[in-house]
Amino acid sequence: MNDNNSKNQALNKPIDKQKKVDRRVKRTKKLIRDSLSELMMEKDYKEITVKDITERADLNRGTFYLHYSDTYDLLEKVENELIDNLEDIIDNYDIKSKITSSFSIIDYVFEHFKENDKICRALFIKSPNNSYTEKLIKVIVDKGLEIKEALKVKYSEEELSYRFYFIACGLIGLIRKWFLEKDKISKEDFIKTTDKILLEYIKSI
Amino acid sequence: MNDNNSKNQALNKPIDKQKKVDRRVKRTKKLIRDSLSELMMEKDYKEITVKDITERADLNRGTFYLHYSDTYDLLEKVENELIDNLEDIIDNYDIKSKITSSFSIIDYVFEHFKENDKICRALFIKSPNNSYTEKLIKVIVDKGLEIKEALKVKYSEEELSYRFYFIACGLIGLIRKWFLEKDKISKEDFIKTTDKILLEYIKSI
DNA sequence: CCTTTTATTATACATAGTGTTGATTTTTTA
DNA sequence: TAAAAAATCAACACTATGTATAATAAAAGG
Repeated sequence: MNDNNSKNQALNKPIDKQKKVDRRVKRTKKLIRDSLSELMMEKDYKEITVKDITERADLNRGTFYLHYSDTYDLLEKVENELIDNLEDIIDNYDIKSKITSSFSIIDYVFEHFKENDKICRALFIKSPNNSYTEKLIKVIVDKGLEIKEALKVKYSEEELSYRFYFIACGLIGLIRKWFLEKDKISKEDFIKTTDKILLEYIKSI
Repeated sequence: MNDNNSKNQALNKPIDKQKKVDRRVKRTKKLIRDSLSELMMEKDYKEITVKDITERADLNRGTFYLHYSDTYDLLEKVENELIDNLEDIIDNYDIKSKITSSFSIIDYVFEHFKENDKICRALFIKSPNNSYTEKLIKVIVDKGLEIKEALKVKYSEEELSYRFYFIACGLIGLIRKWFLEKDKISKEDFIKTTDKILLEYIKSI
């Protein structure tokens, strides 16, 4: 919440106290994260151990605990980074003009997936307690509400938020379904169908 | 899949080999299940151990393994029983007439929750990998497709299934949201709002 | 009611993962 | 190049897992 704007992190901290991250830390975190991505493609999250992660990353098991308290802590931090990335993508588009013509939020979500393919796919499908999905939904709802006035709808903020929540869950559900059976339909066809559904709904609001 | 019709289980097995379930087994399974419900209200599923469950149920730890291979096996079996219960509820209503006037599937889902309050609530909110939610969605989509012709819509089966999936995810998402912040809005108000949203969408199909 | 069958208990066991610690080595920073 | 920081290594106590066996308790079925 207070560490968005990850691209201008200078704004968040006192200028003089800008922590330069040690190369080794960067390397270690990247190795752990990559290792996690791979493992999540191979087995259920609950079966992944710290030993699994560090062995594959060729790190000492103890090193893991220098950065994360356990595998769930790791997952949460990775998820939060990804959500920051999605918010950056959305903020870098002219969202107001686009979203009114069609609910093109779907494009941003796909852009986000494209930029973080492996880990996103894994998290999206397998994140425990659905935490990643929940965060995605929150971003969509919030960004929708931000352009409330541009939509010129008749509903109160509360009523509108229910509708956005409904749309967001439906959309994320469809994308998730598509991920699970990706061989059956091309991305283009999927987007076409989904856009149509969303449009129909947006019109009905 | 092949053990639906749980109310007429005589049909599934040879008549002569009808296994009467030992009282002790029934008791043990109920104790385990109740214990699980309680624990899931208190902490994350991943933190619940076999020892936790059996201690609270006042059973020997080994007894657990006579019935379930691990906690995830337990969860899956409980989920499947619940889904059977939901399907029974839906089948016992005159679904075709009801669903065409309004998408009253929401009533069935609530009925289902009412009948299995504690465990449903826990599973719904915390089931890992979202498996319970996914099963709920599948039931809604399947039941929707069953009355396809009654709806007299213009879409092909495939297109319709996408729309039902969208609705199901949206609906389940809303209910889930309501569960998480239940103090804020009464059940009646929630149903009223949700019904309105669903109706708007159904009309647009 | 009595016998047979079955479920549960008690106990022990090997295995594996967890999270922490302290001393040592390696790498980076400045 | 010296100081600081990070990663390694080995060891630790602890806890949960899943299995196995003999003993006990309870239910089923005649």
